[in-house]
Parts: sequence; structure tokens; C-alpha cells
Amino acid sequence: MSDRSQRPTLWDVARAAGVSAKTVSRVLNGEAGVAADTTARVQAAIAELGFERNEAARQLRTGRMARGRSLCLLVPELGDAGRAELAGSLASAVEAHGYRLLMTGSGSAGEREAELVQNLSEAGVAGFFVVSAAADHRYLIPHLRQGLAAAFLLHPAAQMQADSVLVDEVDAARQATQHLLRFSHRRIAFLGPRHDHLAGYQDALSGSGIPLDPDLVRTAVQEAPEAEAAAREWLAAPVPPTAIVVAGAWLALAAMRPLLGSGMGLVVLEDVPAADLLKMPLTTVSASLSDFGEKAAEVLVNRLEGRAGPPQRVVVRAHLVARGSGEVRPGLNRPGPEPRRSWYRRR
Amino acid sequence: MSDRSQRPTLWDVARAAGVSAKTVSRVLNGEAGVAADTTARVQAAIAELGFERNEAARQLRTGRMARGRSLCLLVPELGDAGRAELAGSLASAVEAHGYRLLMTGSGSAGEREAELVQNLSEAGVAGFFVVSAAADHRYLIPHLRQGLAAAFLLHPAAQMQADSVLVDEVDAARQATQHLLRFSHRRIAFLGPRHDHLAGYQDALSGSGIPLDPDLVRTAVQEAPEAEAAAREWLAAPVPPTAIVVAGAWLALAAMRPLLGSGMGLVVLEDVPAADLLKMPLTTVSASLSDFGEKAAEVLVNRLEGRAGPPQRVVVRAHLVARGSGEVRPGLNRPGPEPRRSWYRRR
DNA sequence: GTGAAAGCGCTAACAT
DNA sequence: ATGTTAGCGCTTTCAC
Repeated sequence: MSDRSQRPTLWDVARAAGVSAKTVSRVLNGEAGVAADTTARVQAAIAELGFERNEAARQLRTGRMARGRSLCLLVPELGDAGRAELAGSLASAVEAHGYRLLMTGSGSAGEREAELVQNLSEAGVAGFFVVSAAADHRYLIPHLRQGLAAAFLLHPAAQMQADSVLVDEVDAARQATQHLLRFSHRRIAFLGPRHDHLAGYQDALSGSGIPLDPDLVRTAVQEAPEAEAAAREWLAAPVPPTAIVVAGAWLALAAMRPLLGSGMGLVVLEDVPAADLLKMPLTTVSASLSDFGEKAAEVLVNRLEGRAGPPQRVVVRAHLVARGSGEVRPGLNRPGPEPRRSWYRRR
Repeated sequence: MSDRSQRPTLWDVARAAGVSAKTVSRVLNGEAGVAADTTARVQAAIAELGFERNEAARQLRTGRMARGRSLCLLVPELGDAGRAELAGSLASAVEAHGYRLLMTGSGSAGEREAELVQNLSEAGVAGFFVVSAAADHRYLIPHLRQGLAAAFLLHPAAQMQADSVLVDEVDAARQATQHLLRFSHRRIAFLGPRHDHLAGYQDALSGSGIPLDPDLVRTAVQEAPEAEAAAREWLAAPVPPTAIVVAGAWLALAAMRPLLGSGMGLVVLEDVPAADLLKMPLTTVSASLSDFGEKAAEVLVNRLEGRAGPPQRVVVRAHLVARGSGEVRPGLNRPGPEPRRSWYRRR
């Protein structure tokens, strides 16, 4: 009896079941070629002794990494509240598949991202949900060959092919802009970090025969102060816009401060918590995060459990929730001079 | 040459350096009793071959777990945006100490909490920041004996002694209540999940000679709908309160909905993002999360790096930020009948 | 269908 | 100050 060490070994099980170590090993790994009653006896012994296989020994012998049932959501900033809801929905979804969800932040640094994947993969993490706007994700390739799974969320993989679950950002921007156009806004500005939204914005504008005014577009805006400054500038412009489409809840809140009381329309391309309780209730265009989480979990788990095939690309549509910011004729809420009649078209 | 396997082994290093395997092992582990020049030769060989120790083999031999440089923040719900800022501040703080931060959620289930600690500890996580209102944390004790470190945040450890970093909740409740008293509120309600706030609330009331009215106290409120219901009931009461102290941002937002336009004062015991942009701008009492994160990181890293000693208990004070909800005489904003004069005392 | 022996890469105990 | 031997718990031959 190996009572010298605490945990029972495979040999203890073999002795208890009256078989050889190899047979226990076979049962443990579900290999074929063991009689049914032998299997039963071995399993009884395992349960009896509370045996658990020593992963280190297994790994030493087989060479390959034992991946566990942890998945990790890798985001740019752990402190970003906007990602919390995604994390929650992902957590429930992966738990339904028998996995658990970890989360970590790269500090928006590409090399740290690669390092984290390396470390956590070595620690047995089975797969990653990657939310990253990095310019190059090829660091993942060697890990993927070693059995790691990865799915890109919200931003597509750069410089490589991989599973991804995305929101139709172009369509979201189009919906937001069309919504404002429907309420007779004609000078509509755009503010956000990503360039891809612009296609939808521009598409909606040209659908109403409105040319794009470069002064009304600020792309590559990442930080709140920039958003606030942009809003302030637009407000002070000779011919200010009457509404702004902002990509990102955080930027929208920052932009809102100078706009309070201005009557400016504001539509946000992301969900905003308690959007109805804000001084300027925000109309939002966003995908259902519980759907999104479920789809993402499904994609990663499928990949992990061997249903191979070419990389998948799932695109989820966003939906507009009107909350009364922008659903007014331009200028109506506005203190100051009479709104110019020329801004109105329909209705 | 073991070119049959990909990675160089300790034997390859030994051969390259012209020493025995044991000597290489000694260098690797920083054991005493190796000549300086031998050490140098070995290290050169290690660098030359790009040798990295096989952790599985080491672990198999030594029996003990190799803990890495990952710390994990364990929260009840990964989807709780209120914890995101804490996570961000902790992440920066632990990175400054050379660790990385993971985060995971227990789904508010005590047994899952224990299971997560077990799994992640086995995967090499060095320490946990535990945010948990569970009734019993003794499941941690065996892990702590195996070298795991743990620090309790926001809620103290239950049924055991451990390092903890807490906010002075009693004082926070007292500050909130006193603030409202200072603005002549006399009927002040309390709403929240925790019982400990009550001491501060009651303390402040009795300091102004006001008896506690049990109808104005709802403790053990966990979910938003309950908070909303409580607010609604108070509003409809024969003699409604003129202000409410709410413990928790999420509960406060829920409670706010029925109170819009009522003139009810609202003070929140937690930070609320964009509190100034809400229809009822919220006065808050909360601790600085960057301070809190730094203190917490320090406590856990100290424990981890051997500076032993009895469990520490750090208490951080919360600060009130007045934002104009409650800083009015009761009833003044209130539509409807003239406020009763009897509610006023000073000023 | 089952078992015996060898060895994965490392370190503890005991030499020298 | 350095080397030798044995063996951690498992899986892989290969034999029966």
C-alpha cells in the first residue's frame, strides 16, 4: 500500500481491482479491448479509493499538455465596464457546455497579449475568446497547432484566419444614421474608434442624398477626453450638426457632458447601462449580448471538441432601441435662435 | 543527443557544460555549493540551448505544485459592471509587482467558489482576491497550507482568519445619513443587501435624536426588482421618507426609476459611473478604487513573498461626493401639496 | 483481453 | 564542490 504518499496511485487501484496497472490505464483512457466486467471492477476500485490521475506524471510521459476545462476571455482592459456584461453572458453560456470562464486584460498591449496566451495556454487553458484590435494575431498560430482553440469576438482576427463572432458594425452604423435621418436630421456627425462604421454611416447618408462632410467625422477616437472635445467643437461650429452617432458607450457619456441642454441628438452604437435614466436618454444600437455570448461559446466549444472544418464567421445583427435622444426635429429642444427651416425635409 | 524530442533536457545542458545533471539542477534551483565558474558555464549552456525546465517532471518528482505569477480575482458575478473598475485597478497594481491578474465568477454559489479555487490552484494560480459574501470560507484552509495565498476584499472572511482589505461600511452609512440630516431630512430610509451598514445609519440618526423607524429599513435586498418595489412602496406610504440611503449602485439605479420627479433624496454607498449625468444626479459615498486596489495587491503580494505574520486587516475609508441629490430641503422639488413645515428643523 | 518492463525529465538521498 | 543512483506515477512498447 502506498500509504507513504497521500493520494492513491494507479497501482493502488490495480491492486484493489486485481489487475495490472496497464489495464487501469486502459480504462482511464477509454481504450478498447477491456472486458466489460473488468472495466466495472476497475471503476469500482477507482471510486472506492477516490483515485485521481496525477496529471504531471501523465504529461511527463505523453509529452502533450493536458488542457482543462477553462476558457479565457482576453480583453484589452479588465477595467472596462462595457465588457462586463459580455463576460457575464459568456460565463453562463460556457458553463452550460461544462466549461468555466476566466477573464484577463492585456492592458491594450499586443506583446502582453501574446505573453498572456502563452502563459495561460501552458497552464492548461483550453481556449480563448479574444477581444483585440491588435494589428497582428499570428502569435496564436503555434498555440493553435498545439490544440489551443481561439475565437475572435467583436474585432476580426488580423493577419490570420480564425473563428470569429462579430456584430454587423456597418449595419449598426447604417441603422443609427437612418434613424436620425428619419427624424429630419440632416447634419449628422460621426464619432468613434473604428473605421469600419464609416461605411454604414456614409451609406445611410448617401441613401438620403446627403454628401459626407469631413468636418463631421472623427474616426480613431479612443479616449473620453477626445470625445468630449469633439462634441464641444461641433457645438461651437458655425453650422453645428444636429445629431451625433457615437460608437461606444464610454465615448458617448463623455460626449454628452458638453451637449446637455443643447438639443443635440445622440445615438450610440453599443448598449449603455441605465440609458433611460440619463439626462439625455440615449437611443442605442446594439446586439443582444446573451445571444452573442451563446453564439461565441458555441463556436469555441465546437472547435474544441473536434468538429473541425474551416474557420467560422458568425455575424450578429444589432438592434435599435429608441429612447428619445434624436427623435425630435433638429433644433426644437434647442435654446437660442429659431431653427433654420431648411434643415427640415419630411414630416 | 536527445534530438528525438524537441526540447533540450537537463541532460543536454549537463553534457554541453561538461557537468552532471545534478549540478545543472542545483544551478537551476539556486542551491548553494556550486563554484562560480561552474555556475557560469551551466548558465551559458542553458542560454545556448534555450533550455526550459519541464515543469511536469519537476512536479512529479517534488510532489509540490509550482505556483506561477498569476493571481485571480474571484467575484460572485463576472457580469457585474460594478466590479470592473476594481478589477482594473487591481490589474495595474499587481502588474506593478510582476504578477498578472485573472478574474472569474462563482455565479454566487458557494460550492462553485470552492471548486474554482481548487481547480485554479491546481493550475498554478498563486493567490486569490476573494470577493464573496458566502457564509463559510473554510474550504480555503487546506489550500492555504499548500502555499496558496488569499486576501478577502470588501467582505470579511467567514469562519476563518485571513488577510482582508475592507471599506469602512459603517462609517460610509453614517456619512451618508449625516449628510442628509445636515440638509434637514428627518425621515430617511435605508435600503441595501448588508446588515452592517445599519449600525452607521442608526448611529447617525440617534446623533440627531431621531428614533429608527423599522418601516424605513430594508436590509437583505439583493436584486434590482426588490429595490424598485421598496422605493415604490415608500413613495406611496402615508408619511413617505424624504430621502433614501441605498447600498449599491445597481440597486440605486433600480430604486431611482419610481422616484423620478418625486424630489426624493438619494445617496448611494458605492461609486456610480456617470453619476453626474443621471436624471437624479447621485450623491455617492465610496472608497477610491485605485487606492483600494493598491492596498489589496500589497497585502496579497506580501503574504505570497513570505513576509508572514498574523492575518492583516486593512480598512479603507469612503468619501462622500455631493452631486445634488438630497442636498435640497425635503419636499422642495416635490410636485403636489405644500411640504409640511414640521419636517424642517434647521436652516 | 491482459500484463511486464522500460523510461518520460527531473530531484532527493547518499556518495565521493 | 560535484557525481551516482533511484524513483516520482504514468503510458508506451511488446509479449503472452
